Amino acid sequence: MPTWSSVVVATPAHSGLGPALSYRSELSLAPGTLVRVPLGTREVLGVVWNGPDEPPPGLDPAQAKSVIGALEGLPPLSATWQQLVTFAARYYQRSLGEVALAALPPQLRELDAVQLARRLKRRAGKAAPAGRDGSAAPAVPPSSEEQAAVLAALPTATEPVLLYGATGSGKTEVYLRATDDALAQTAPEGEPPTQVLVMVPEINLTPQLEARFRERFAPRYGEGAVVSMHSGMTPAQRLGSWLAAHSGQARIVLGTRMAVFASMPGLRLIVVDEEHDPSYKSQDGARYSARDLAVYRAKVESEALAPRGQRCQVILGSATPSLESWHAADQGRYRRLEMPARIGGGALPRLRLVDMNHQPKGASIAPPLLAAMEARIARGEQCLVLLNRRGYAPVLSCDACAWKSQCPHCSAFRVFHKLDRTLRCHHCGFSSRVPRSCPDCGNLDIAPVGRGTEQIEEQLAGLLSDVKRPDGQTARVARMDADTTRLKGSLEQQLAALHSGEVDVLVGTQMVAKGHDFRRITLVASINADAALFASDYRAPERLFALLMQAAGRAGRDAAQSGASEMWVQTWHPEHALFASLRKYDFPGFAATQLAEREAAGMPPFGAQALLRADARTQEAAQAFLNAAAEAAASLPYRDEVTLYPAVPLTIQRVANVERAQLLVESASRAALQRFLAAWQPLLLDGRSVPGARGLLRFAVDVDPLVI
DNA sequence: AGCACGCCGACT
DNA sequence: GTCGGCGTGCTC
Repeated sequence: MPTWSSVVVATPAHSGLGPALSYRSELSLAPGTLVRVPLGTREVLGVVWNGPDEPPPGLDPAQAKSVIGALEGLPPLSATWQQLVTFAARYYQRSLGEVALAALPPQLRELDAVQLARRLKRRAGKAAPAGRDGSAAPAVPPSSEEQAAVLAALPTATEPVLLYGATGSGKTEVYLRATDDALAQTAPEGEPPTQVLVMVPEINLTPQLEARFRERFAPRYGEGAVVSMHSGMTPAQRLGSWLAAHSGQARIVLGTRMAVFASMPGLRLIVVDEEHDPSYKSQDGARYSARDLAVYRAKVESEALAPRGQRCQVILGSATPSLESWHAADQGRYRRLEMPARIGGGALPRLRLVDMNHQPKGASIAPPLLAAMEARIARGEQCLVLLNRRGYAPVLSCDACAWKSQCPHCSAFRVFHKLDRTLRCHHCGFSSRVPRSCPDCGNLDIAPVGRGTEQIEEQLAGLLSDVKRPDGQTARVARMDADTTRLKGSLEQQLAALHSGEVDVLVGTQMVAKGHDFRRITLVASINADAALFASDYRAPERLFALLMQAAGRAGRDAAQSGASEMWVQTWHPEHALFASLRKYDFPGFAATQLAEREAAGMPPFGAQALLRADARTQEAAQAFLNAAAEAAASLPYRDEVTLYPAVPLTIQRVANVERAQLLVESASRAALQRFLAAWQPLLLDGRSVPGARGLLRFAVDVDPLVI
């Protein structure tokens, strides 16, 4: 009997369509079924939502089209997956279809029925796990007392767990054992096997994590039991991983933030490693926080599993948790479990603050720091130098006139890259050869201002050129940043060079501070930490503390050397309270001070925020749109529970010839903010026709923005 | 978002 | 005379 199905398709909220479209279908389709439907002149992928429904009242039945067909061989997406998508769409103010379809692998949209069938057949062929008798189980290292205590506490924690563990305390081993326990639970007959989702902030970190999980679990569950999911994979690989997770063949999914939406019908554990990392917040499309969605997902999965006495646990791990999570633990909403000690008893390096007010003018590396590095190299130890700026110099400037290396398309300077003699805009990518002389006045003396990693690498190579390592060779300096790791495999190569001891000093951006295990590094130096302290962003101290703490964790991982390891920080503000906490590696103390400040100012996590952002051809048009939207909101529900601030340009006001402005919305109540934003959304659509906004006008709502 | 339709400038 | 710029409007 013909019936109706409501189907969500990839239409954005501003398309003016409802949350789902109604199609006729021959058979009644279960919610979550993947279908192909006609849309305009196209044929698109959709997901059946809410099962068969009535023909929509406002729709002319003659207009209605029919579902083309279901994707054969794919079980429907689970009810909890649909709940997750529904929540994310509502919370982050996007359309259902946009979130739902973005959560599916792009190739699923393109494959026709025949190709899909072929793929599924191929999967089924290699489904059988390898050795599964357990005899090949790898040697599992004995757990430390702290690890054992945490593992014993996990089953008793019904709330989300905040695993607060020092760098090197062995959090990964806890994840592995928790995974082991979760997978050991047996799913009821006929149901998908139990699964675990592990998230990391960066693609770079997935290979080494995958290696550890594979080593531990492949012998028991088969090679196909561990899959990765991140944007660096080819479309075919992504589809493969998604299908493996969806079918239950993959027992463990490792991935970046996008993996939070993976279809995992047997999900029993979610791990969010380095949960404080800003990469978990998506910056385009639906601006979701994968960490927050992970917590939500664990909750709905647990509710669904409760009738049979099972649940899905979530573990957020970090050495420097986000203040949001820390506060939740303070309040008892999360369970805090601690592992303060480093494995093997190694101590964190001693902090050496260098007061730059008392150093020779213009020295980018203070003499005492240089001397310390020389001594380390002479002993055969390695140093790590952190500077959060790629390129040779952030600006090129004319000595004679006012010319600077301004980007013609952005309100930012182009960065001088000496190696390829280019000026490159780090915002829009615009690049050109460095001019021989000033383009404005012809003066030949155009000079770099400020320092980037290229320059520090060059300077250090010069300064250390007569320093000998114990084997008599000259000290070698290398650089690692987004420029040197662009090519596939180059990151691995550089890490290998470091491990083999080829390199004595590694200069790099924050990417080197994250996760990688550098055994022989005994000195870490941050040479321009103040850049973060000066930022107007209220989260800057939190991020700097996390970065320095993480960097400190790179030093002295070998207990034998850790006693002597040091972390140097060059600053013009040695009296800053952050350094007092850092000296003792006192994260709880630092967090308490920060939270007190946030509470006094009504900032997150004590108040809720959202941004309305607008892009337009002119700054006036962008701001006019925002301010008009604010006025139009006057009589909306919950208007008196939110504060709307005037529209302001973004810090980098123009990028690629698009002017950007934003308007901050604040409320003491998250719920009130949510309801206000929901009511505001339709007005924003109407408001795009403000006078003067000829051409391009885009807007986006960012709920819980990281940067304001 | 796609994609079509539709109306004005530089090319075979 | 056409190719193609992107403005406007529609998608069950």
